[in-house]
Amino acid sequence: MQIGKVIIDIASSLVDKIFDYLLPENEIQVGSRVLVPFGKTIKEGYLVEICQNSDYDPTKLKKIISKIDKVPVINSDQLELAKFMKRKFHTGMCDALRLFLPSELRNGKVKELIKINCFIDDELKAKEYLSKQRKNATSIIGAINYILENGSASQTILNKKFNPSSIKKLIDDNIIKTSEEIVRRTPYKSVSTEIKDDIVLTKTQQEVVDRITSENNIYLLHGVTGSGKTEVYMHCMQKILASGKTGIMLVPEISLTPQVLMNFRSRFGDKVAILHSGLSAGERFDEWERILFGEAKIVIGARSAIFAPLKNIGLIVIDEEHDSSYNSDSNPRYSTIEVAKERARLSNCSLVLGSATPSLISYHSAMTHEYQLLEMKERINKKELPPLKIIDMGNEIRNGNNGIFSTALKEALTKTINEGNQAMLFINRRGFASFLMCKKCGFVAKCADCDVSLVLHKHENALKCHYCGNRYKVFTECPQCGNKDLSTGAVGTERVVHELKTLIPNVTVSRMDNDTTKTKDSHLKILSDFRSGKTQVLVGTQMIAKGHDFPSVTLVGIIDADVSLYQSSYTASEQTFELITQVAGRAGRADKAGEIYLQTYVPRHYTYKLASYYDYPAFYKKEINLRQVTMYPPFTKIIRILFTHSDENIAKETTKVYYDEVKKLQQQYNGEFVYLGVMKSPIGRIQNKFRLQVLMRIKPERADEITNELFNIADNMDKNKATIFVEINPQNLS
DNA sequence: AGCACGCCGACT
DNA sequence: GTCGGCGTGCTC
Repeated sequence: MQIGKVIIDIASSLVDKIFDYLLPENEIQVGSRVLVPFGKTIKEGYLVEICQNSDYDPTKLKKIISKIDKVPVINSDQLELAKFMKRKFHTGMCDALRLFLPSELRNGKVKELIKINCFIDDELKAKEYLSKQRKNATSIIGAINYILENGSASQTILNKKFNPSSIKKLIDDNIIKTSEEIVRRTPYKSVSTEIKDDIVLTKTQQEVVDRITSENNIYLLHGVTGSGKTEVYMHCMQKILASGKTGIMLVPEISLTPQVLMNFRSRFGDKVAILHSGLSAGERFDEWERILFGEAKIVIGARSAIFAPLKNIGLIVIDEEHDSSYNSDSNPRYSTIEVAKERARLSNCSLVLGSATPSLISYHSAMTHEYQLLEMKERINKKELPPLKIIDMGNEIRNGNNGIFSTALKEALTKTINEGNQAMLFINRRGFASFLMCKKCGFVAKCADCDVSLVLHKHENALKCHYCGNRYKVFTECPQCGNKDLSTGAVGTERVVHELKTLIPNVTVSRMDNDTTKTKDSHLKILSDFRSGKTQVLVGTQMIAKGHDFPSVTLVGIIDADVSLYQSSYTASEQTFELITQVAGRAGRADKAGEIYLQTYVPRHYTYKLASYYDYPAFYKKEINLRQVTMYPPFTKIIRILFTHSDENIAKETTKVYYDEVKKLQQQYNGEFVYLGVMKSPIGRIQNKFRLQVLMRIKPERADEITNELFNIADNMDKNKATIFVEINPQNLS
C-alpha cells in the first residue's frame, strides 16, 4: 500500500504536521502540490514523501484527490532546505514551502499569458464585408483596415484601439480569424539581449575568480568600494554556466536597479531570470516558471531568490552580505546567509559572500578559517577613497551656530551647487522632527496604541506613529496646559530639506525615505531624477547609502551620525562604521574628486576615526575585542523570546511560565548561559498589544541544542495565551 | 484555517 | 423552554 505524506497548505502551527493519505492510481511525484480531503473541506497540500506504511489508523486514511500542477513544483533539494529551515529557524513546514513558490501560483490568479492573434485569411471576403458597412461603423471599418495594413494584430491592441464589441462581432462573423500563442512576460524586455564582449579583468580580479571556481568552499570576498566585485561575480557565473551548471546571485532589494539588471541581461541574455518585489505578478510567475523549466540558468534577485527552483547549482553569491535586508524579521524569520550555506552544501557548490564592510560575524568566520578570505584592496580606477572630515558639532554650538549644518558643510554645499555638482545629505531619521513637546509642562505627543512618541511630519501636517502607522492632527497649543510655546525633537529628513532650501533658495532637492517611496516605482524615479541632474541634492535615510553610482556627486554630508551610533544595540558601532563607509562610497565615483563631512558630538569616537581612514581591519580588531570582553556575538548567541497579547496580565503570565522553564534549562546547562533576564520589551506596547521578553546570551558550543530546547518549550505552551516569537541575534530590539 | 461540539445568557 | 454566543478541539 502506497502512503503519501502531505503537508497541508495552512499556515498554522496547529496543522503543521504530516498527514498520511492513500495515493491514487495515477502516479503523483514527490514535490507535487495536491488536493486532499481535510476535515469537511478540500485543501491544497504538498506531497513530501511516498512510503509503504503509516502509523495512522489505516481504516481512517483518505485518498489524495488529484495533483494540481502538471509537474512537481518543489525539487528534492528544496524539500531538504525546507526541513532545514524548520530545524534551524523553527518555521512551519508550510511557511517554508510557500517560500519556494510565487504567491501567484497558490492564489491561482495568474495563468500563462495567452496572446490572441487576429488576422484575416480571406481578404476578398473582408473587403466585401467592408463595402456593406454603413459609414458610421467606424470601429468595424477601422479594425479591418488596421489588420489589412499590419498583416495581423493582437486582440488586446484591437480592443484598445476600437470598440471591443465590434471586434467580437467580427470574430463571430468569421471575418477575423484568431490564433492563440503563449507569451512570457519578460521584465525589462526593452533591454537588448545582445551579449556584450567580456571586460578584461585585472590581475587581482582574475586571481579571485580562479580561486572561487577552482574549489568548493565558503568565500568571504572583502573588496573596497569600486574594486570591481560585480565583474568578479559575473565572470564566475560565466564559468559556471559554461560548465553546464546554474547560479544564484543575491543583492539587497534596494540596489536591484534597472542598471544592475541591464548589466546582467546584456551579459547573460535570456539565460538570466530576475526575481524581486518590483515585478508584476505575471512577470514574477513567468520568471519563476522559466527557472523551473530550466530556460533560465542564472537567477538574480533579492533574498527570496535563494529559494529559486534551480537544479544543479554551481555557485551562490550574496553581494553586500552585511546588509540587514538578508535577515527576515517577520514570519517566517530566517537568515539568508544560513539558508544559502545549507543550499550550497546540498548542491555541493561554492558560496561567495561579498562586501566592502563585511559583518563582524562573517569576518570573524574568515579569521577563524571557517570561510576563505579573499581580498581586493585596490579600486579599479586606482583612485584614493575620498577624504572624510569629522566635524565637532559641540564646537559649532560653542561658536554660536545652533543650526543643523556646520559652517564647513554650509560652505561646501554652496560651493558644490555653484560649481554645478551634486550633493547627498544623509540623515537616519524620517519626518521633520522626532517628537513634539510642550516647553512649559513637558507634554509629549504619544501614540494611543503604542508606547512611543509621535513623529512630526510637516509635509503631511500630521503626527505619525512609526510603529503602527496611526496618524494624529498636529497641535499648535499644548493639549494639556494650553501653552503655545512648543519645541521639536531631533531632526529628520524633512527638516534637512527645509533647512537646505533656506540656505540655498533655488536648489532642487528630492527626499528619499519610507514616506516618499511608498508607491511602486517612486524610488526609481527619485534616483533617475538625481542621476540625470534634474535634482541637485538628494536627502535621504539608509536607502540612499546603498550601491547607487552617481558620477556627479562630489559632496556627501552625514548630518547626524550619532543617531546610528547611540542606538541601544550591540551592533551600533558596526552598523555605524558600515553606514559611513557605504555613504562615503557615493562620493567621487567617477573622475571628479569627492569629499565627505561627518557631523557628530563625539568626534573622537573610535568608530568615526577608523571609518575616516577606511580601515576595516583595524575596526574589526577593536570591535571584536570588545565583543569578546563583553560576551556578545560571535562569542555568544543572543536569543530573545517575545510575548505579545492585548491583555497585559495574560502577556505577563505567559512570560512568567516560559521564564520559569528557561530557568530550569539554565540549571540543566550549567555555565552555558552568560545572561538570562526577563523584562518589558523596550517598546512596551505596539498596536495595543503588550510586549514582554525573555532575553539570554548563550555560549556558542551548545547553543544549537539549547535553541532547540527553547523551541520545544514554546511548542508546548498553551496556544491560546500570548503569542510567542523566538528571535536569534535580533537586529532591532523594539 | 475552518468547522463542529459544547455549555451558559436574552428572547419568540 | 429555545436560539445563539464563541471557547475548545480536531482534521490523515
